Amino acid sequence: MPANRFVAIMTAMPLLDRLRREQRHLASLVTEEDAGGAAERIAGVDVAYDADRMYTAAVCVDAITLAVVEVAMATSAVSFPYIPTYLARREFPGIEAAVRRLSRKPDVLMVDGHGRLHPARFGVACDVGVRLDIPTIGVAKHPLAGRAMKPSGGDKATIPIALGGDTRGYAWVPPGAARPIFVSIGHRISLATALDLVRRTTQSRYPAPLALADRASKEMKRNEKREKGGKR
DNA sequence: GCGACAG
DNA sequence: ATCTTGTCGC
Repeated sequence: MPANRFVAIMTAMPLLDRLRREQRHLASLVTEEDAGGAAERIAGVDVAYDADRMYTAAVCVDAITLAVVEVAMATSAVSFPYIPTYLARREFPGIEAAVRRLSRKPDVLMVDGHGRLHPARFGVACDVGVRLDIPTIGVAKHPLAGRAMKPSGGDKATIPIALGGDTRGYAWVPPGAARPIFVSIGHRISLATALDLVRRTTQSRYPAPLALADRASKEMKRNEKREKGGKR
């Protein structure tokens, strides 16, 4: 069955109607203002999958040197399928577990996925930010919603993305990169600060906290698979 | 109304 | 996201 057909069926379910209403409600609780004070510790969280198991890694780095400060991980069972615009329903449990294991809350958390650049203005980054009450930034590799505008300043690498009449995010092409990454507000941060922090922590194509979390989650998956194989 | 759709 | 060979380019 084609994925889009599956989505069509799921979209008609009462459960998703309820989840959509919940998203719209929680979206009204998102704060688009900076908490105040420069971020000293920035963390990134990402998830890797192996069938019905999910491996989540949260990596905290020093905002200036980008040196790793702490790594926390969590493994759990997948409890919801991937359905576009409902990503949080699938990833939140693992993300919460990993982030709570950090000995100290990061000043800002980068989440792999969109924030306000979402149909209900409540992507996974907003979901994580509101539920855990921490500043978050949404960073995605592919677009989901919104329309690309013309670069405003002289910066051709930063394209504003409009959604519902407002600039809700940016498509930014990192130096040397061929494709852009999409940045939007998650919670308790301004769009300007979100973009600034992403720029300042990006070395290659993705912000260091997320690049490290991606590597750590995949590494954890490999190790667990090797252990399983060894027990057989 | 139709199509597209983060990870 | 994950699967997965060959192939292009530094």
